[in-house]
Amino acid sequence: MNLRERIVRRQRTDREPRLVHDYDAVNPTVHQSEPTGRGPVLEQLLDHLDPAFDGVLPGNLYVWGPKGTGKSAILTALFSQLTEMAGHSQSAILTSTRAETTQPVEYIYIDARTAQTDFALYRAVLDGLVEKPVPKHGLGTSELHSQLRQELAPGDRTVLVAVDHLGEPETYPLADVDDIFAPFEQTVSWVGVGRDRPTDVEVSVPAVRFPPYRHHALVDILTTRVSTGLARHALTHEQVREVAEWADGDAHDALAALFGAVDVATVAGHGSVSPADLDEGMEAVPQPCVSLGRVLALSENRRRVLRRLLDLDADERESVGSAADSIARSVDLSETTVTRILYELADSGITRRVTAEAVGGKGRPPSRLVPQFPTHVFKRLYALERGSGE
DNA sequence: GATCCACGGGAATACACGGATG
DNA sequence: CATCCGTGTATTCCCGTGGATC
Repeated sequence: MNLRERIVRRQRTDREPRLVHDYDAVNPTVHQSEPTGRGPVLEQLLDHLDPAFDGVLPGNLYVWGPKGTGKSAILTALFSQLTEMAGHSQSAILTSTRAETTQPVEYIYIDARTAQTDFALYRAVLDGLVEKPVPKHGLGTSELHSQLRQELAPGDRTVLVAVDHLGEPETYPLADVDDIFAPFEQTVSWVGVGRDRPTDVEVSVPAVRFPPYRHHALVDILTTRVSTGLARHALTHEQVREVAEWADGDAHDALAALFGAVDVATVAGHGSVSPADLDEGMEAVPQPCVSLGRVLALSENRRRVLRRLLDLDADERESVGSAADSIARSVDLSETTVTRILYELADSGITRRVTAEAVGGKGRPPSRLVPQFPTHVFKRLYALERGSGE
């Protein structure tokens, strides 16, 4: 370390409290490679996947449970670990004395939020199967389908595909995924992940349920996260417990609230999270709350519209019309398009329309738009994304 | 030239209300 | 009084178009 680095380091640690080393630690959409507190369900998953460890493709599976129960956390960690281990085991199988050459099962994890069409879904699978990148444009859906047929011809390789976040307003229901993979039945099994109860998904497969976290388990998760990404004295244990209590078993909401609180404290230059900072963090997470991942998966322009919406003052937000008018000014989309986008966002639950009680005015009463996602986290991530300190 | 998909833009429909009509 | 109608606003629906990419 040279002198300059020493000085810079002093400046950082002495002048700014540096509450946050790494926002990812409290980012609800970023998962840990070693998730905690889900031992029993993890065992159930492994039980189901057991045949795969002998090269035999397991059956389809449905994983379900409410938001913030660790479904994505576990599935992403599990699939990346399995992928890694499958890569290593190849050599072991080659040297084995078994007569038949059992190809190891391959693993592909897909987020349905980024695969909302047949094309995108085929593409995601194919991308996981072949070395060279698959183009996003310029070839037809049917062309992709026949390429998949080729890769997944019976007798060759077998694949277990996890498709996360099914059954949301923007994503395929489980039944569609079942249909889409039906032609590849012999070589592909899927693990569908969603929130609906198995009785509501119209596909009968074995299911594994993720129950909400118990209070102490959630506290453990938050404590681990906080200790990896925040300054040691950023939060008291009591504050962590308070957030866990408030979040009622939902790790997503708890992390979003912590994220907001820590950011508020940082911007205000506080040495630790004050009670008011913590309250502000929780207030920026509406109840009920749409998961941040859904919002971040929206197209660029939609996120831009949402971001502007958050900056409007109360009277501009009093009607969809006036909100669209204000937003259209700063967004380079026509007012009609902004209007339509605002209605679509409300329809899918990302915002909520609250109809004004008619007070003598003419015509149908307008409705106010209320965000239903973690607003503070969204703002911060939006700013980080484009590298501004805003 | 082909392809996907986000946008644009406007038409069609729904809703609220007051006043007219039967 | 019950119903219809006109007007004004909000909301939904639909489909062609064009940018980006291969």
